[in-house]
Amino acid sequence: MPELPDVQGFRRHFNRHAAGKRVRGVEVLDRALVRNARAPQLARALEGRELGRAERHGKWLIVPVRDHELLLHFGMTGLLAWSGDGGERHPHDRLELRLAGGGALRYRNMRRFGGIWLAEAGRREDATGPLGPDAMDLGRDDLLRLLRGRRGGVKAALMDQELLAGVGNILSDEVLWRARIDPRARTDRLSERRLHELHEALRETIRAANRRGRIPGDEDWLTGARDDPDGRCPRCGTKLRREKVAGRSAAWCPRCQRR
DNA sequence: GCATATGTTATGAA
DNA sequence: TTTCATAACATATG
Repeated sequence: MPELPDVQGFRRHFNRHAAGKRVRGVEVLDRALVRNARAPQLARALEGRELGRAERHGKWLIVPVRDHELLLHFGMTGLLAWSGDGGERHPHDRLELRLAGGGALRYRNMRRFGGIWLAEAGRREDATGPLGPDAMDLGRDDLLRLLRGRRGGVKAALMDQELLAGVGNILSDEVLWRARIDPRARTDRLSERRLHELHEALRETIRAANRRGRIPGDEDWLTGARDDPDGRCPRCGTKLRREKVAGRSAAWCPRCQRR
């Protein structure tokens, strides 16, 4: 699930329920998912401290806690779950923060990709690695500058987190569908006008998805059709084409989308 | 048993 | 140097 809009939803969820509250207890339920600290160290950094407001960069959720940051990456199956009364855990809960006032915030992750990092202030990159600017507030000229001179496929470029952060497989397909660009298109073969359309599609898709806290599976979104093996283009009804592109399962409309 | 799945990373080759 | 394909990671589902 988690790409930029999903993490944006987790951020809202966090800020609504957990931001500003004091940590009463830290339960490491799967120590392998706390990637760069031991449980006691994590507890020492968090317990008794107040959680700041969460930020997001790309697919990362960043929670400031005094002189540290808690960094969460959700892999393919991660999410945040808030329980107001601290009841009933889920088997895939990997970390639980019990908060003053009685609730519990849980990091849940079935497949165990991703994880949790503890960073000292200013050392975020040690955990996240280099990240490009967030895809959400990328201006048109920023995007053009980033893409200029790239000879590889445009889908690969959109998903490259070092280039721009936050776009994954589903979102890249959605954006390319909206911009009417074939995911196999080489970036340097796209005209400036089409790159402008790509920027517009990126902006609008993220804006609309963020409002929902996910990439919607609505009928007028590609994502609404791509799970159906007989899925059709919501614009023109042509049967979607599916193939591996940039190493990922891609779906696109062979009629609307051109190289 | 096989294939597939929203992510990242390492590796070797083109 | 850049880009690409592939495998690996771990787990569930069809």
